Parts: sequence; structure tokens; C-alpha cells
Amino acid sequence: MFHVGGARSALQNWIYAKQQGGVFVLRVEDTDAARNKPEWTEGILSALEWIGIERGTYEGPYFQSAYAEQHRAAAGRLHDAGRAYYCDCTRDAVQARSGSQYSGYDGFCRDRALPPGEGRALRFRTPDEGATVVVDLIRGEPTFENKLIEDFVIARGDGSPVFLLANVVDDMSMGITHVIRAEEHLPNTPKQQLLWDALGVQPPVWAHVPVVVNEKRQKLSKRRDKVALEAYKDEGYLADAMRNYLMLLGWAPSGDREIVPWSVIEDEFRLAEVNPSPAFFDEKKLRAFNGEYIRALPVDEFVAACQPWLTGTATIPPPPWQPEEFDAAAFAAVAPLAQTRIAVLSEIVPNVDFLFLADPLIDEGAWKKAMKEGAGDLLDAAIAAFDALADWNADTLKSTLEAVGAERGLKLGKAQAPVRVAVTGRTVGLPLFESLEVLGRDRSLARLRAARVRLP
RNA sequence: GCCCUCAUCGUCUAGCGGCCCAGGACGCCGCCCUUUCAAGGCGGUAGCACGGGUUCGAAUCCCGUUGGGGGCACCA
Repeated sequence: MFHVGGARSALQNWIYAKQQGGVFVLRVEDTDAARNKPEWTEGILSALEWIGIERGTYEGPYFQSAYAEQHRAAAGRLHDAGRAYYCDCTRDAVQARSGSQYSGYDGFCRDRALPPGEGRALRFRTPDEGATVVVDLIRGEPTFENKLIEDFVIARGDGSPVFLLANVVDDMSMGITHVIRAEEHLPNTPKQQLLWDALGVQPPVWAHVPVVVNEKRQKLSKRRDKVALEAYKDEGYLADAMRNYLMLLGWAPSGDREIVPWSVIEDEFRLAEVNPSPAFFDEKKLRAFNGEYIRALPVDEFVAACQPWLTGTATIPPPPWQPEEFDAAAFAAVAPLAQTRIAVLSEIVPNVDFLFLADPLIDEGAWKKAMKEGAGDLLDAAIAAFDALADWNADTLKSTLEAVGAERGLKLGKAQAPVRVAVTGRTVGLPLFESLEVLGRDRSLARLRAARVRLP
């Protein structure tokens, strides 16, 4: 699973690296992914690929674990240089000493010069004065007073390195020069920068992009919110629409425009211009974008794009009709009419199911609405008139029903309702007469007669 | 409790001292078109959080306040 927030920063990161002539490396700090499950890696890779970050154009994703030796070596160096010391304080002891107002480790073991030993953690000795200024492409220079940074643990009692240190050492080992990540990491940054400095390496340039939030303005969470990129893909969001929308979260291209070719985005995007405040992931707007992208598709591409929902795949459930019932030619005939009517690809199914099902799925609410008094009479007349038609096409069908309606003082808008429900099962849908034409004379008449039988 | 951070229509944003009694987009509401529903066309609704400065002039700069978000582990 790949998070939409992650997708956005990956996109930003990727473009930025491209513009700078650098290499984009995706780091995954997710707990589950960090266990290095191959299927997670594969999921992330294909999600990245879906939004246009082709494999081979970047390195990674990588999980912290590849540089275990360096982690331990770095911890050792820090200790030897006096920048870190061993501590045997338990959590409870520290808590007890500081009372109710806990504000970090109190430095109890700072000058005890404890030798390494079982259960003794290694703590980084934070400077007593001065300040650590983080150079951040998006936020300027957030400054942190060193005396307020506690002596944090860099290696556990069993000698294993903690995330903070592993992270820094990994980045150093890989020659990372720019770290672009979510703003939630900003408070950790001074600690990491102190580590870079203590290890004698020039710290990277940081960029903390804002988080993506839900309607309640909280960071998107996997438990509460729909955040998986794959879920959007399976619903029928187009990759182009998704990546375009994602890039507009916190940034806008020049001029009063939002839907722009990807090349414009790659060209104009400036990481430093990203709005520092959190952005709400608005599914409604995404949907509107997707509708526009769908309408902009050439018809044959639209037809091709619909295939997974018409036939089903591993992740997309199969349609209600049997595979042998599907008629590609009929679908192609009706596709242009459907194209302006759906905003996500999965919606194609209810629009065309009447063409492929032996019997239409009759919606009872629709039936009650359309089959009022007079409906039986109208259907009788329509059946007779349609049956007498020499040419079965949209034009003749329309003028025929128009005439039938007129005889009864009904406008076409009213007269078409019972016919529509009888044939498609719904009150809304594709233009009726074109639908009848594609459905064919026999099937159409059979459905009209079947409906007539149900009426008084 | 401490630290950091953010603040323009409901939402995403344009704006980087005068072009702004604030522009675009989504949403919403009307009207037109129309065989249903869409699409399309036209119009409308709605915002610079508050208070002080600085300046001839502030949405834009500074300081506070308020409100939101994030972080403070021998988690990652």
C-alpha cells in the first residue's frame, strides 16, 4: 500500500531531483515495510510506476537495515570522541527524578563515565549552549536551542542502533545531499543534524513538506482515512488526473489554470514555492479532475481504459454479466455517450449493464416512479409503433415515441420514462434511443413486453 | 508541561507594499441547452483569524493574541 501523502512527496522529490540533475532515492520508514517484505516493496514500486515515476529513474525504495555495520561503528566513534556516553537510568528513574513536569532526560549519567555494559544505553551528549539552525528549503531556518534538546539515546542497551542514528548513517553512507520529507519530522531534525555534525559530515539540505490532512484537519491516517493509492486506481481514477491533482496540493502552476500537461508541471514546479501549510485531500475535486481527464481521452483510449471494469481483474471485481455476454462492438458504439457521464471508470458498469445482461436489473424505486397510471397504455402504444418500424434506429425510434407521447399529451421527457425503465431498469442513464438502437429490435421489444405484463 | 510549525472564499490556491473594495478552480445555488442523467454555456454565493505597530499606502513587513497541526520513547 502506498499512501497518497507519500505519493505527493515522492512526486515532488522526484521532480526536484530531476531538475537538479540528481538522483531520487525513496526511503520507506514504515514499520511494516521496514521489515523488508518483498510484497510491500513491489506494491510501492508499482504504485510509483502508476503515477509516472518509472522504474529505473530512481534508486530505492530502501529500508534502514542495509548498513548495520556502519551504524555500530558510528556509535563507537561518537563514544570514543566523547560525544556520547553510557547510561543505566531506567525510564522510571528518570521520570521520578524530574517529577510531574517531564521535559526530557536530565543528564544524570553525563559525567559518570560509565563503561559499556549490559543494559546500558548510549546517549548523545547534546551541546549546552548555542543553537542548531536547520536550513530548510520550504520553511526558512527553523532554529532550535541546544540546551532544550535532551541527551537522546542513539543505541539501546543491547547495542542496537536507534532509528535516529540509523537514519543519519544510512543517508551519509548513501551520499544523500537533500532530505525531503513530511513536516512531522521537523522536530527530530536538529537531533539528526547534531549527529551529522558530530560525525564530521556536512549535513544535508532539508525540506519539510506539509502533511496531507483529512476534513478534520488531521494528518491522513491509514486507520481512519482512505489513503491507499491503489484503492483510487481500482476505483477508476486515471494516473494523470491523480498526479496532476496531487501536485496541486500546496502548489499551483502559473496563470489561472490547474489542469495542465505533466510537462508544464515538471517545468514550473519549484520545491521552495510549496505552501507550508497542510493541505486537505479533497476527493470531490479529485473526482472533478478525473472527469475532465476522462472526457479528454480519445474514444478508443477511453474504451481501452474501461476494460478492467468490463472484464474484471485480480483487484477489480468482475461485472454482473458473464464474460460471454459481453459485446465489445456494442460497447464501442455506446462508449462516446458514456464518456461524458462518468467521473471514475468504475461507474461505466451501471451505465452499460443493460446491454449485456439477459434481463435488466430493475431498480424498484425507479419502477415505482416511472410506472404510474397510463404507463401500461403508453407501453402498449410504443410496442405497437416500434414493432411496425421498418428502420430500427435512434432517429426513427425518437420520432415514433414522440408521436406516441403527443397523442397522449405527453412531452418526450415524460413519455420516455416508462420505456427507459422497462429497457434499462433505471430512470437515468445513456440517451434512450441510441441505447435502443444498440440493444436491437428483438431484445428491446422483449423487454417492453415483459414490463407491460407486470402492469395492470 | 516543553519545543517546533502553520494561518487568503467551505476546500485547493493566485497574491511576494500601491495593478486587489482580492483572481482562478472544486463544491454549492440559479438560468440556458436538453429524450432522463451528464456534458457544455452564462451568472451568482463566499475569504485576507484578531489586535497592535512600520509606511504616504499592508492580504503582503514586524510584534503580540487566538486558533489549528506536529513532535517530545532503550518506536520507526
